[in-house]
Amino acid sequence: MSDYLDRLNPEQRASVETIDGPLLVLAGAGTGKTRVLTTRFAHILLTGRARPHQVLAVTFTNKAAKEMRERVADLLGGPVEGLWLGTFHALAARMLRRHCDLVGLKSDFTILDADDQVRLLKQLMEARHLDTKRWAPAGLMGIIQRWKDKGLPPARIGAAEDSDYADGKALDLYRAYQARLLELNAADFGDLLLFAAEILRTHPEILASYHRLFRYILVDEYQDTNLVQYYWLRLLAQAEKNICCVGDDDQSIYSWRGAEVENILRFEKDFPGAKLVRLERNYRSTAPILAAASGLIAHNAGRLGKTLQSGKKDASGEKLQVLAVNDQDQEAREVVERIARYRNAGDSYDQMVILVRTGAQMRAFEERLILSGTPYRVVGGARFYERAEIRDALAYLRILNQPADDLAFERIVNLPRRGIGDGALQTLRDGARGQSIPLFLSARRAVDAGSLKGKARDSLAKLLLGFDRWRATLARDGHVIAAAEMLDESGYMPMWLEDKTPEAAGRVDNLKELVRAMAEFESLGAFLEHVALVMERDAAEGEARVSLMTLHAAKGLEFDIVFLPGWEEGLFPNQRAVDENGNKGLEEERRLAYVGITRARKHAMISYASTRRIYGTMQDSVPSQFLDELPEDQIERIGLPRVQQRQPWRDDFAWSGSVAAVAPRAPQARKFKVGARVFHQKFGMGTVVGVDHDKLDIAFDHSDTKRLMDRFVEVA
DNA sequence: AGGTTAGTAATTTTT
DNA sequence: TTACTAACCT
Repeated sequence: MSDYLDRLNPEQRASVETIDGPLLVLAGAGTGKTRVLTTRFAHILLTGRARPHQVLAVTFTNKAAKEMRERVADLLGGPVEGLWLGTFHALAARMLRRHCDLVGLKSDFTILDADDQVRLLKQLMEARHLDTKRWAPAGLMGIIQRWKDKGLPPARIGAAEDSDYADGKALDLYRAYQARLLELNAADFGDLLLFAAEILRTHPEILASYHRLFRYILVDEYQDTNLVQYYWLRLLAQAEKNICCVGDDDQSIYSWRGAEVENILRFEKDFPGAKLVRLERNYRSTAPILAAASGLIAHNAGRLGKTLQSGKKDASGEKLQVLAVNDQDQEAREVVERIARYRNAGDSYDQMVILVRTGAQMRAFEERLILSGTPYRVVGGARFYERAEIRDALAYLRILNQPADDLAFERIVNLPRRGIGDGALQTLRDGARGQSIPLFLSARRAVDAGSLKGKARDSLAKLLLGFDRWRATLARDGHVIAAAEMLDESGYMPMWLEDKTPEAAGRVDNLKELVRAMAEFESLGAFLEHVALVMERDAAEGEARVSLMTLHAAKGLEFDIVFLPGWEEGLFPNQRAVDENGNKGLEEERRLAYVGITRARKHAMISYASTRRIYGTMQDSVPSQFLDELPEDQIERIGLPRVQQRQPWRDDFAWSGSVAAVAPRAPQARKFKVGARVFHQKFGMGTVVGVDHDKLDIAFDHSDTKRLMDRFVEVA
């Protein structure tokens, strides 16, 4: 009965058996965090302390939720129904659908994705005649998201939180954006949490009903929670206080998405009497890898403090290699050569990964991998449901589900080309705004009233008739048949079938896959909900491949062999992260480095180049300060060009000795003042006429005044 | 209405 | 370097 407890080490066991009251489990990388969470869940059920639906279990990713669900099922001997187990967003959406009338939404509200959000906001900005080149809609969207991350609806934003972005119109646009979402019966990701928390905050009787329901709360990756998620949890936990949060402050790498490490650092204050357990026995990596990672992360201040110990019987292993190369092409060549060597020695490609700081680094590796015929996969990047053809097809489906979905309507009304251009669309928009009706209805009236003519009228009439027909098919034959019929008759699928470009065939396959996937859902609404919240792509199994991904995407994964290229000042730690957030930014970069190293089970190789091509121009680079922070006795420096030639075109920098042995520090913090003379690669000499954080307004001698990032110019 | 070209800027992205 | 967008021709 309790043999599942015997498989745990003492700390893990304490984490599982400390059931009542608040508990924080600080789980270092590779210390069995998921095992603790799932065992604790099962333990609560098996000891009869709660029924399955009385436990709230929250994760960040669908993948983590899925894994927890499966492992709990394993422990219990079969799948369990009625669990409140899912991502923050999925669980908040589930709550919100129950109480949506309280915030002015209907229960079939649409969940917008990032692309829809920005398009909508851009429309609102254009309606206010804001220059969307100067004020990027995506930038303003970021500000709105941060507000939502903090649990602030427009009404609760005071002067302290307000932004001067977009000529001080940010708050006004936030208000307009929220109003427009309600008109569209839509919510964005941030709203799910924001509204869920607001409802709990302002309706004590609803909050009390959840207090009666949830006896235990489990939270994964607590270091990544933002403020609104924290409020939501705290409200739900304030009655029973049986909340268990698992996390690792050293792996907090999403502050730029609104995550607040402070949430985990503050846990014991928030929940008086909280117990704390540290999981420090690592079962993943060799001793040198652990020692190197620990040595690096020790340079961060303000940690809860944790030292990874090896929990493996034989943790001996080789030192981390630190490779110096001349440029990114050589770096890619060296890495891919080593991949081949490991493979020849019997390692599987599946167990090798290249972890980069930025997407731009991937190209060099991809080229080299292709050239050498090494199978690889890029993890992350464009997901299935983010592909253009899938989003187009989904727009059709959304209109079928909810004709008032104006964003979807705009996306596909002229796709494939139907001769409905900007002029015709503007007529429809004017009609919709004038009569306060959705675009779809406005289109119908425009056709009937003859306010459009010619080709636009004819093809729009045909499209509207089509939707009537497809809706009838939906009612009669179900969503799968209706979808197939719609994609075909609307001309969307034929458009790709006739397309002769190389990627068209893949798009057709994706569309077929989409229709196939719909069969697993009861209704069109259920399918669309899944797509909005559970944007997971089925991991294509099959041939073993090397993985290529960003460091962020690697969190939670592990590999035998890990390559960590691009450890250069400016790139990693990333200049922008440091510019924007100072020492906090630098510490987050260091945590990212820590995450990278701790992904490795057996081998890790870090590399850096003395020259790198950035935006087409060659730039000298300096080894990352993180290299100096690695314990020297745990690393082996290889491949160094003993004497680095002094670059003749850079007089201001003299190499002292070998690149690898002496790591020069990064220069000066960038400080520009109004009036400073600066040089830009492309625009030449200019004078600074305005400073806004890291952005400078520069009057160029031979061009206009432009707004540029300060790191693209240098002091003249 | 739609394809072409020139200008411009440039992290990370769990949901 | 590339990717994206807005202005520009047909």
